[in-house]
Formats: sequence, C-alpha cells, structure tokens
Amino acid sequence: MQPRKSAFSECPAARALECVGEWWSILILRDAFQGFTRFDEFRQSLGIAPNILSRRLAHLTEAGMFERRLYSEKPPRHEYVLTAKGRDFFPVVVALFAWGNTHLAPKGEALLLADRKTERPVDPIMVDAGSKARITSTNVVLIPGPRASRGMLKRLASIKALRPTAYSLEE
Amino acid sequence: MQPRKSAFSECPAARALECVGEWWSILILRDAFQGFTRFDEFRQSLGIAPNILSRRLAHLTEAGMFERRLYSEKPPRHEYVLTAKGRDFFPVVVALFAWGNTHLAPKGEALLLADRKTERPVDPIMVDAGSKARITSTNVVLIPGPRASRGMLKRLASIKALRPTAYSLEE
DNA sequence: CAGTATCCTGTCCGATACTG
DNA sequence: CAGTATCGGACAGGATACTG
Repeated sequence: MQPRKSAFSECPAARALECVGEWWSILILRDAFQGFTRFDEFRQSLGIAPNILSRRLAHLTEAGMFERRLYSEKPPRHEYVLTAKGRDFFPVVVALFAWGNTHLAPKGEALLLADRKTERPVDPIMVDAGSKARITSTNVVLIPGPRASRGMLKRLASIKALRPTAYSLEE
Repeated sequence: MQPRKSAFSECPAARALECVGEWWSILILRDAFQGFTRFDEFRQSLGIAPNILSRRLAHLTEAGMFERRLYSEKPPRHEYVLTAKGRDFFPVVVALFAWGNTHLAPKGEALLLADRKTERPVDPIMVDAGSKARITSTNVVLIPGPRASRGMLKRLASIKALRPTAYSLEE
C-alpha cells in the first residue's frame, strides 16, 4: 500500500485498507483466525516466502493487529497472537469468504463455515445489532458522524441528490 | 494482484482477493454503492488518475462486478452499473467500514451508516441467516464442503488439532 | 525453528498529455 | 465528458541463501 493522500482517508473503509490492503495481510489474518500463531505455521499454510511473511507480520504487528509474544526463553521464540483489534477484523474475512463461496466457487464449495458446536453450516449475513434488520446496499446510507468535516458534509449532500436506483440492473 | 498459484486458491476468501485485491477496487465499489456510475464521478470522488481508473473499471467489469451500459448514443457514453455479483459484495465493504470506524477513527467518526428511512445509525454485525446467532471467530469453524479436495481434508484435520484458544490474548 | 539478507521481477499507481 | 497513450517510480512479492 503506497501512502495515500486522497481526501478520502476520511472514510473508515479507506483507512482500513491502508492497514490491511496488501494481499497477504488478509490471508494471514484468515489463518490466525484458525488458530495459527507461529511463523512456520503461516509459512507452510500459505506457501509464502519467508521474507514476505516477515514483512507482513511486522506490519500487522505494528498496526496493532497482532501482539508478538515470547513463548520460549531459550531459544527465544515468538508467536503472533491476535489483539482485540485483530479479532474484530473477523467479519471482514467472513464477508469475503461468503462472497467468494457464492460467486467464485466453481461448481460447489470446497469449504464451508459452520457452527463450532453443532457443526451445522452457517450462512453469514450483516444485520443491525439493534433492530436485527438486514443491511443491504439499498436500505442504508452514509450520514455524517460527530467528526464530519465541512467537505464531507458537502459530499454527502451531493450524494443524496444522486439517482438512488443506480444499482438496479435487472431487478 | 499477481497471479497466485498457492494451493490456497481453494479458499473462497483467497479467490475473492484475486478479484478485488487491488487497493482501488474496493473504494470504487464503495462509491458504486453510493450510486456512482460514471467515469468522472468515480474520478472526482476518488482523486484517482484516469488511466488507473480505466484499468480498475475494466478489471471489475471483466470480473463481472460491473456491467458497462450505454446510456447515450451520440456521443456514445457508458456507465458502470453493479451486477448482482457486485451488489453482493456490499457486506464486505460494510464490514471494512465498521471495523475502520471502531478501530481507526481518530477520536470520533466522520461517517456513520444509517437506515435509509429512519436515518438512525446502524451497528453492523454478522449473524447466521437461519439461527440469527452472532458469528465470531470463536464460535465458527471451517468444514469441508461438497467439493473439498483430499488436501483440504487433511488440512482441516490438522487445524482441528490446533490449540483452540490461541486468540485469547487478554480475555 | 524462526527468521534475516540479497537480488530480482512484475505491476500498481501517479503524472501528464492527448483525443473524439 | 470519457476515456487512451506513455513514462517513471515505488514497492509488494518471489527465489534463494544464510544464521543462531
């Protein structure tokens, strides 16, 4: 991820990408969610070059997604443990996973997500925590938050004026 | 995104990244969800170089996220309309957005997601469509799907043997 | 086992100029 | 307005060799 100066680092999604925008970052996190914590576990699982893994791990640690923790004194050995921030990234991976399974699985899924206890497959969707209403591109909008800048307010106003059914291809 | 040969393109999340792994792709989609459809709308909104925008738009169109549709005969003008596949990507953007707002907002959010009708902020979470149970990294696992390969089965077995509470940093 | 050190290639991206 | 053409730079990622 090159440094980005776009006015749009005001958008949380854009900021998120500055954190995990590299290809491998997300896959490393995916494996971390499976319980992987060690260098070689990641390396073998991903088939990634060690220098690259080292770089990405360092970056993710710096970004506060992992904590590097000593698990053996001699020889000194570290493991990479997800922080709260890292763990909270889970929905992103799940969303990506679900989308991939629906739209990119070449005739049938190779992998499914399942409840840990019942082992029954789950079908992940986004809902509002309060109302439990499903969140889709048609029923939510962006609104200014407490720290919205002047420019952001203007932008949001102009968006409101947009043809709202732009994404109504074939429906 | 360089071509990846890792055995792990078997994972839907990895395949998804081959589709939208570039930085701009997701931001373009984000804007598309706001109702943007035209070249210059994207260009101005993102502050992206036209050649790059052209490339990304072509790639996303090829990947089946957008459909390029003629909206004016003379002069010939195209707009980029989200397909069903593209629209289904929304949860990923929302998840990214929510995570960014929680963990990267420097004292207060500039933007919030809200219900389109009531304009009340929503708090996006992942749940199982059936049971409505919340999906977290601790209560779901990967299981083999109908098309799981031999290698995948072996891999999943080995994961099961992993210390299951690896991500229990400070909790 | 857990990395670091080098070298190399690809390409993503930025800037800019130009066209119907 | 909606792009294409060209050039250059930065860096992610690959391959490989080496260390405690």
